[in-house]
Amino acid sequence: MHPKNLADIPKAYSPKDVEDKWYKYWYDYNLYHSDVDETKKSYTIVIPPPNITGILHIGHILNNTLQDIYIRYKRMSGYNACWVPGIDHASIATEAKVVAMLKEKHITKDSISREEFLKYCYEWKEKYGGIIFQQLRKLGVSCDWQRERFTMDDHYYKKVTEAFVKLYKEGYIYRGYRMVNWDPASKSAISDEEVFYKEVQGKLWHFKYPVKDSKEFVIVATTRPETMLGDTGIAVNPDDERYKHLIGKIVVLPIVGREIPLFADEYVDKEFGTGAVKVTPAHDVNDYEMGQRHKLEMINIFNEDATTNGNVPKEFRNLDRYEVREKVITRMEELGLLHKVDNYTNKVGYSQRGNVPIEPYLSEQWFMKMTQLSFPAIKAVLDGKVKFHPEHWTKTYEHWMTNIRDWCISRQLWWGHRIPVWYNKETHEIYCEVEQPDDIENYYQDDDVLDTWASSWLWAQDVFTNEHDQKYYYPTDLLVTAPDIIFFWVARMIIAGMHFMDEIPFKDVYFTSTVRDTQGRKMSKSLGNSPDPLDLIADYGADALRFTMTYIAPLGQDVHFSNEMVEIGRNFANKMWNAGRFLLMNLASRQTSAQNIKLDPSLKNKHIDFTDRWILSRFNKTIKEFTDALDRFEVNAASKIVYSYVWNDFCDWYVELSKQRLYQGSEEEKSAVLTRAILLFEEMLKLVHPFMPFITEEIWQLFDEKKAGESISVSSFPKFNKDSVDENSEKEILFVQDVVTAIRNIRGEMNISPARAINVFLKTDRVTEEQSKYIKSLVRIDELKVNAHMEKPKASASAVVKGCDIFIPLEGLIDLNVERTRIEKEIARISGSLEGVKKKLTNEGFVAKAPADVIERERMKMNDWEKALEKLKAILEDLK
RNA sequence: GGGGGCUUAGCUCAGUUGGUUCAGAGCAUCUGCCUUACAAGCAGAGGGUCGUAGGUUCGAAUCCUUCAGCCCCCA
Repeated sequence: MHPKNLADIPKAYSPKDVEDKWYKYWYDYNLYHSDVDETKKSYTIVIPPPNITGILHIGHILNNTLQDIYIRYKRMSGYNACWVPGIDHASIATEAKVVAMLKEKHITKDSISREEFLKYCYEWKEKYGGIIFQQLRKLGVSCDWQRERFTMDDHYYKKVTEAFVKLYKEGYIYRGYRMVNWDPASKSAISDEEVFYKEVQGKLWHFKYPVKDSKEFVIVATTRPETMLGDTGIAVNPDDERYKHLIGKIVVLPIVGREIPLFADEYVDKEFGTGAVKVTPAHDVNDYEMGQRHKLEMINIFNEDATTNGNVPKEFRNLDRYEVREKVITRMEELGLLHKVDNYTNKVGYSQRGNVPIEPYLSEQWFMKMTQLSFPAIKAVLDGKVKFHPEHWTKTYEHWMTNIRDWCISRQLWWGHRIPVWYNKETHEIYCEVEQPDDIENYYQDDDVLDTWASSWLWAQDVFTNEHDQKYYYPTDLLVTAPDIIFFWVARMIIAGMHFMDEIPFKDVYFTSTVRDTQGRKMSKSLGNSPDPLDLIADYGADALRFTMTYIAPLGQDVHFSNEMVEIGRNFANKMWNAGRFLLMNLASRQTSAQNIKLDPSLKNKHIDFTDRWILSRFNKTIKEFTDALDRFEVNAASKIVYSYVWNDFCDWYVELSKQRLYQGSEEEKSAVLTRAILLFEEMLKLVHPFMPFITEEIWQLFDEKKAGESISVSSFPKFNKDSVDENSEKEILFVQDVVTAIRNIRGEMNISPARAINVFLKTDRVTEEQSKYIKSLVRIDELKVNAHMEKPKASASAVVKGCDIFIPLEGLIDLNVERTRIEKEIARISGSLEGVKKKLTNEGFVAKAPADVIERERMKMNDWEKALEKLKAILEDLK
């Protein structure tokens, strides 16, 4: 591990060489395994199990990075941290993939047995599940790999079955012939939540239906002409004057010849179309309800694959629903019954899985009554036992839960948890138990499997396979998930937790940002705008990707991602790398004279000055701000806090300040300064570790030979120490920074080469010997004169900071015009600010009502600026 | 139609309870630098009447209302 020559560390950080090495190390030493330990508090996360249908996308990267940040943070903070990894069988989605895969081999699902088909599914699961876990490892996640779970593991499968049986016996589950969302591609029902609506440019066809024993026609408008073959009624609004005389009449359905009633129903919108609606109770949700109200015949005209069945006239049978549409239109036109065709944009329900238009379809399904079950789950969230972050999702949750509808949980598929129901061959009586009936020969099992979510809703409780574990780890602490599955999964998991465990499943839910492309579009395969995380990791490193995601993804806001953004993280990693390199190179050079100086703890507290007190103070405040932000689930804020500390405080200022003593100090001072800097740097690495586990481990290991199995990831997290906060030193540094910046500004504006040393006069009684030492080293000063009483040298550039006038005599080098412009600009700036303050202070209301400390601050500002202005004006006068 | 969110620098976005030089960061731009950790870098600079119109207040990017534009969820 330890490089022979510390000075040989490469200039640019190369994650490739580092990441795989450390993941293997962590894995081999099994550092992230958790066992029940009653002496420690647990901190538990269950992974939202990725579907085995594919590989991880950028959203997974964000999601899993966040989980890893919390689990690493809590682990280092002394918790018994346990992160359970796993994958979801994703019933319908996987089955579709396997069917497609088989199709390429010219095998159809119908031609093989259920058992054979499941064998292919398990092969699929092995392959893609493996890929997913491999990807997670690349990302650096600290899961407990001994607890790897799958939603169809034996134990889990049994739990899902038990839950069904329990709910059935309690009367929450029932079987019914209902209208469901039918996915003709997978030939299965899907739940309401699995339907998404797409705007489709369609047409609105107007058909003329003849009224029986009359010359009149009723004109109906429809977006789905093919369904007319199943029409069993015509509805109009009862208040519609145009149709009042027709209510109760009989209409003859064209093509079919069926006689159907014309009736009145409040549901009909007079304004839409012609105000008369054809009613197809078997193929439209609203029509279904009207059909129920008016006891209409329900004629199902489709097969499971949405081809027409025997309930339509012969020549229209066995055709795809879109072929039938054309045929119906043509025929209506031939019959002279096509009144007109309008263009029409409507929303069509699509199956989220098959991405085909769903068909409202009557079928026998299993449903779960949800209203009763939802009550304790609503209460748990409204009472704050389960907290959502950001909080506003609570409203969405409450709204959905209070309007919850029965859940269709059966799927006409093979891949999944088979419904534990057997029917008696003779009596058709239902037998619902975990185990099959003893006289199985008299029974046949229900063919269907359960909706995936009716298995994954037990995830938080049943990834723990024995009661001992479950008792210790459950309820879990944090769930990190995407808001689009708040109903599918989060809500149902809370329901399941409350019902089966009588306890919430998790205390906090973190809803992640939705990752979009730079144009604000969702990442999707069809758009091809979804980058492969492994490519990004290969190009920039996992740490860089992780850090970037947290840096750009604020809580509750969508994030616009592009590959180039990962440079933020890469550059940050490189910055830390080089700061470490700087310290290591100094360590190497020190070690020739003093071996293992870092290990000499007595040096740690020697030669301390205000710069040390300052950085220690800043570091401690950073710890506090950082952990506070994480505790409030403001990960994005935490990443910015740590970024700013590392880059601005530590690298830009502390390292630069330390060079003075590292290069000019006594031998002992050099060693002391370096020792302290290294120790502080190591603490800083720990702070960053949850965000960037690899690079922090790599550098941490470089500083000293570590024992086998030692790791920064199991070291203890820095703790805020309020005694280290030192406002005085912070003020001193701020002053030094102001002076230094003012001098640099002059150098920059005057185009003075950085190579050229200059003389600087400081008219002040504030600058101490110690401070001037640092000022000198930070701006390349030849001679620095400090005196409270001095005249401004001729032909010098000037700046005024609070308590210190700066003069840089540069005879022949400065351009008086440039200097005048500089000063004038400064005067204008301060005058503006001063005016604002004066306005405030002359406002009677302000002086009367504002708090005393606020007024005091304003007064001080006024004084400072007045003084500065006076000086600047004098300086300007002098330049004329 | 109901609910939620967003609008701040050229771009992507921070800004916790109204008040500390609060108008910020990164990227991009301009200037100067290969200064013995880092050009994936350093130093400096320019750039915004915080979507609109009102209101509350001594004081508003921040709270309330109006309008406009964009996004998401539900029906």
